[in-house]
Amino acid sequence: MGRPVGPRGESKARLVDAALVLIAEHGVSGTSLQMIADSLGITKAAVYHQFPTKAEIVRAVVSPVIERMEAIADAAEAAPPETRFDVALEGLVDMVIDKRDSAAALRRDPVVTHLLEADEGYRATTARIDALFIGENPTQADRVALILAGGTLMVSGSDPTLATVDRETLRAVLLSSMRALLPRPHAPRLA
Amino acid sequence: MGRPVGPRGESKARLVDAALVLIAEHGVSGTSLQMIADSLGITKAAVYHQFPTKAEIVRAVVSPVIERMEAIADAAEAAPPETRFDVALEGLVDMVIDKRDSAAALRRDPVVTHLLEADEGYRATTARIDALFIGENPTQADRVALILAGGTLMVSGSDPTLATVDRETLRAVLLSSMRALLPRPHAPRLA
DNA sequence: GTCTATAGCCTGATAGAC
DNA sequence: GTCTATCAGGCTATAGAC
Repeated sequence: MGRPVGPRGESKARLVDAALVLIAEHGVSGTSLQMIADSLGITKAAVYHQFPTKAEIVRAVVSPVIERMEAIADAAEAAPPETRFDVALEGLVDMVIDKRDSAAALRRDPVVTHLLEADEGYRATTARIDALFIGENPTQADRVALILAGGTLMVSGSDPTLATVDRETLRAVLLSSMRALLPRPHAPRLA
Repeated sequence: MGRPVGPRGESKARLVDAALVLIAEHGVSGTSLQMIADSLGITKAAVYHQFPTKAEIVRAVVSPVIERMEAIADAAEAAPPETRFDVALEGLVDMVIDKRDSAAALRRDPVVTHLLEADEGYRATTARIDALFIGENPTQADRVALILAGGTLMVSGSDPTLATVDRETLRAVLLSSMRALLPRPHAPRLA
């Protein structure tokens, strides 16, 4: 697909970036098209030239996260069984660290939450990833542990305090924290 | 016949309850006065009779959480030094379990976040509680651990999956999870 | 691609009757 | 305490000029 490079191809991406920053700070409902237009120095109508509706903008902001999670699930399921847990874990941690204010800020927005709940593909992907961590037939305690571990992932992306923490430190602390919280369906590997 | 149906202030409390449910689901920006009025079967004007502005409604919804956190800080600081960590920890866990969809759903809302950041009393309270966990001069690793532990608290209140988990199980898992994540500034009385 | 102009709805908020 | 009626302004979205 020979996509044109230059100002024309970039405007859509720039718009998505600007929308992400605003949504991360004010939430989807608290972000108007006027705010997005102002932050780019254009008008609302110019925004509508790029995206037909506000919902489409939100989708464009969210979809990279969905795709990355699919890639994580694919990679982990393709790995040898005894390494799947770690592949999935490290994949998620790296995703959160790469995205920082994007992934987590989105997940805690009610509008995005409802959008993701309605997305069958996303629900399937999270189910695959969940299974990689706690298996196909988890106990209630397993599910609680998984949710709590997910909470550490989420704040690590959304808390501004962590923005100054260097990558390696954050990655190491996140990995060990999640390992401490999650049960290990596959035989534990002692360090 | 023209008699008031309940104690004074009851309708105000009912309004706050209704607002909380809606805000927990749609966020502050996604919740209009019309939605609140409809859920109570009254009109917008009746809502305005109880509260002068929407911001005041949000404040009324948030303030019980602020007050409870102050009470936790008070109780922990009044306790013997070697038990302060546990008093604060159990206080927070009990608060989250009691409130469930309220405390956490609020904390992740951008509007509430900005409101709390502007509230000097709240900032002081959280600083007191933070100090109870990681001391007055925490390292960077301490601060990261504290934030991750806070994340487990937050999801445990906001995730609907956990609504069906019984109190005791959730409390036990939360306590052990947070103890696993947090460093203990006061040396445990082992040796 | 960007603009101006505008439509139609919904918002927070106000005034006054009962 | 609740109502009807109303306001100015912001919202998403559309139409058409350049």
